[in-house]
Amino acid sequence: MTLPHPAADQISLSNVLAVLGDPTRLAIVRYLASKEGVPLNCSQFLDLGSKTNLSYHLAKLREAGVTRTEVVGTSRLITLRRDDLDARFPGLLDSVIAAAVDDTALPAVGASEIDIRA
Amino acid sequence: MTLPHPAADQISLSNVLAVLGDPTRLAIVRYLASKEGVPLNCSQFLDLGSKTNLSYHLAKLREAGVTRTEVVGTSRLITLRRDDLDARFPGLLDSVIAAAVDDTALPAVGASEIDIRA
DNA sequence: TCCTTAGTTCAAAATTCATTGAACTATTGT
DNA sequence: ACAATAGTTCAATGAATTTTGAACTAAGGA
Repeated sequence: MTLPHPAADQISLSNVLAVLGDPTRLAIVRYLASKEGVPLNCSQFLDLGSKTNLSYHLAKLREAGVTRTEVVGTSRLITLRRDDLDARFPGLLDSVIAAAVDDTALPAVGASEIDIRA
Repeated sequence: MTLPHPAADQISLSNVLAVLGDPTRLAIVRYLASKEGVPLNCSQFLDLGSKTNLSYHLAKLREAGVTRTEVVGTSRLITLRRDDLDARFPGLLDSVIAAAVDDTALPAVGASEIDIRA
């Protein structure tokens, strides 16, 4: 079972920008970038919204071609679609991620973690 | 008389992306970039929409910090706010413009021009 | 002064978007 | 087979966005 993804040449610039223009989705992308190489499942983003709401935002990211979602058993492994984005819009993803990294206004994943050393 | 612009450090990444995520506004930015250095007034964008509609989109761009609008007599001279954007989000504007340049799906300014040599 | 040009503001309508809870599917473990 | 887990789908709601036309302001030229 595989989920629908746009072909690389169907990825639209304005759609990508629009999708990244939402703080929750930008925070998702930032977190994906911070763990690049490690596929993440939906529940790792629960700090950013309800399960239902994340399902919505993750679908938007996938449909815009920003992420790839692989179905593995009962979970979905989500990765940045860096190869295709870099080929199509060189430098865009990197500059967005670099800017997002030091954006304190963005919601953060793991914000509710407790420092065990406290 | 001057119009309200956000301070450079108030320019928000997700807001800039959201604003650029609209095809009309992206086309405006692409055209501004193609004439960079030359300040344009609103009427030069009339190919992209009605006067009222352009006023709306140009205000969005200005309020997001993407453009600067200078009031000169009865017209507004619009320029890309490249200095501040580059300082705040290095590489972002360039990669967006580069991608927009060869985006055939975007509406074009000057699309209705007649080739006099025909 | 009067007319024109450039652009804004306003209110209304149409659309799209984000968020929620309840119900659902599908897979895994016991 | 049963229960639990992971995530989706649906319908509803509210909020934000886009678009339009009519009325407006302000500056410039005749």
